[in-house]
Amino acid sequence: MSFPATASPHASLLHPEVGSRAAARPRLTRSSRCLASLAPVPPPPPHENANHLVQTLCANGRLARAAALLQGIPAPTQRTYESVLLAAARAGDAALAAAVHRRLEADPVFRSDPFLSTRLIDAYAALGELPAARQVFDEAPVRSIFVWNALLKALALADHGEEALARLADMGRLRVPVDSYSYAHGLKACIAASASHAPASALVREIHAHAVRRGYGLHTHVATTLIDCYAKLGIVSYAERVFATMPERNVVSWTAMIGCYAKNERPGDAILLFQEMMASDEDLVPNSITIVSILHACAGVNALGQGKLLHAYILRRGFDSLVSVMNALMAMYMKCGCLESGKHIFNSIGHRKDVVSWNTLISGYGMHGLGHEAVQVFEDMTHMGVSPSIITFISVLGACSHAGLVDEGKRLFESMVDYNVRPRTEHYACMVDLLGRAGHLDEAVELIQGMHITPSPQVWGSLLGACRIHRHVEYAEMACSQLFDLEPRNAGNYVLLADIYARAKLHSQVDVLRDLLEVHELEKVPGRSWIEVKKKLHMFVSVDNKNPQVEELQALIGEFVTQMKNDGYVPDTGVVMYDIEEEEKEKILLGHSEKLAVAFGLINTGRGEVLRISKNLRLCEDCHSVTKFISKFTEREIIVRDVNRFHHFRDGVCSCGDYW
DNA sequence: TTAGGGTTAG
Repeated sequence: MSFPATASPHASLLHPEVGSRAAARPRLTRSSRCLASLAPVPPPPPHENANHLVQTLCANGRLARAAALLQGIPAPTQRTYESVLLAAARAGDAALAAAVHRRLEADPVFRSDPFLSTRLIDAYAALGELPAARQVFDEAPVRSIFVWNALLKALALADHGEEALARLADMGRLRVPVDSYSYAHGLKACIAASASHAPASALVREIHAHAVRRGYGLHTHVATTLIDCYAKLGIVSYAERVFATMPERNVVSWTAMIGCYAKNERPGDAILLFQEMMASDEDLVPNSITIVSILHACAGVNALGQGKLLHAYILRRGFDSLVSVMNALMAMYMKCGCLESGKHIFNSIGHRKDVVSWNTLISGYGMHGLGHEAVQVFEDMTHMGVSPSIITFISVLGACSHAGLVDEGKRLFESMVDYNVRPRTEHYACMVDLLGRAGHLDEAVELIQGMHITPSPQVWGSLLGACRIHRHVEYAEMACSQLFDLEPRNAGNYVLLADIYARAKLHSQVDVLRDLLEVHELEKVPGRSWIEVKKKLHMFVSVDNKNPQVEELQALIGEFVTQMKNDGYVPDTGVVMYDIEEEEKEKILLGHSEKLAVAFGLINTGRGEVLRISKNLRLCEDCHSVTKFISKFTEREIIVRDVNRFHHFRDGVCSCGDYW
């Protein structure tokens, strides 16, 4: 639209400098202000023009041209330097950042500017150039708090926890006032510290104590970061304490605490806290991250009813436009046993699917023992040009393992190199599991011995698990000789080996292991099972003498067992490690949490209703046999998700085909 | 100028 400036009745307002007297200027009306913005602006001097051009080129991603121009400008502005640095970081162009650095050093106006030192450190950090970021800091003539904080952030990003802590200490010594940003970065650095000599928890506690001394312990951002740190370290009680003492909480802090429970295998508490948040007077509205976390928690305890309520909320609030939310929703349905609903969500995402969506579908099929379908989804994904990730291969190899697809798994493992995904220990663990479960133990051991990287505890753990299935004492001892070194406090390894010895009738060795457990005060992770009845979640713990309902539930299971014994069933007491009478062992078996959850479901639901149970450990053989029987005897469909996969019991048969 | 929470696997 062209504008006839001279014909305007407000001509004198458009060019006030041409008007009569500034003091007599009438007040601008709304329409005249609009007109003023359209007025021609005098051309800027040439150097301003050049600065503007560089900034525009950066915004449009034309970095080579911007870089060339920057070198020739006589007086770049602060804004121009900033634009090029941000663009270099965005484009992953370290050479460009270095070029700006050199230009800046030759600039007498800005070479001491702390703002640009901050931006330079940020850019180098984002580009993974920690030495260069350090150099900028070391040579910075003026170190404002922003420059210090940028360095801490750079160190955190590069997993240099101890160095970040040392810098924080420097700040104290040099009397640089530490602020909330410094603490937040310092805390993150501790968690990310992989090469650190000190345990991350000690570092976090040190910074925590420091923050408290300086009066920052209750600052919202610092406290939220603390909650997340303790969550990642698995120290839930500390996170709870921080959360409880926060004077001000917002969604982010509630979400961090919910996430803490979800991450630390306390999904039930995550859901309770979410309900508390919704009921609180603080006018808190869950956002997409809260929803994703809580969906994850629902999946963890099979809380399908809660999950469906969230689904409705997602649709009502328009969160279905976010792929991350839909991925979490899909995962929730599939982990709660509703494969069809999960597939429906997957399809509804349409062209917005990302690699996580595909991975979720693949692992969903895997969990349900549908290996061929999982492999097919993998093929579809790659045909559509989606690059498989590290997790894609873990998922699809896991699916092959659950379904016993040895040749398919081997083919996929070998194809990883074609997709530029280098096999990691996780993939080897999947392969050892796949080969081992299928009884190819020699091949599994050969694979471990030929690994180009050090086998992780998961790799040896897969071998040990396979040895338990196939009763192979020698390889089990080989795996444990490594595992006892690598994970001396993991009671599960001792228990598995004891089980293998017990079944091989090597009782003296069982005694040795039991003593070891006692001496080192190691405890088995108690078995827990969850069942949702009428949208309320119920948890059962194995061998729970405190719950008054347990006796009634055990009695019911006992009746089924009596029936089964008539058909020749013998309780599988091999899983009970205690040195007690056979009868006592049978009683312990009756108290397994999964059986209690089944009995509770039978009593409290209507005839024909499907029972959905989840469990924190692998299903034991005895529970598997008993559940098969109950499904037939009571004509009930029972879906149990153990730590690895689904077992779909119907009419006395399990979908895993007794292969798990 | 800067900062805090999330999804897929084993």
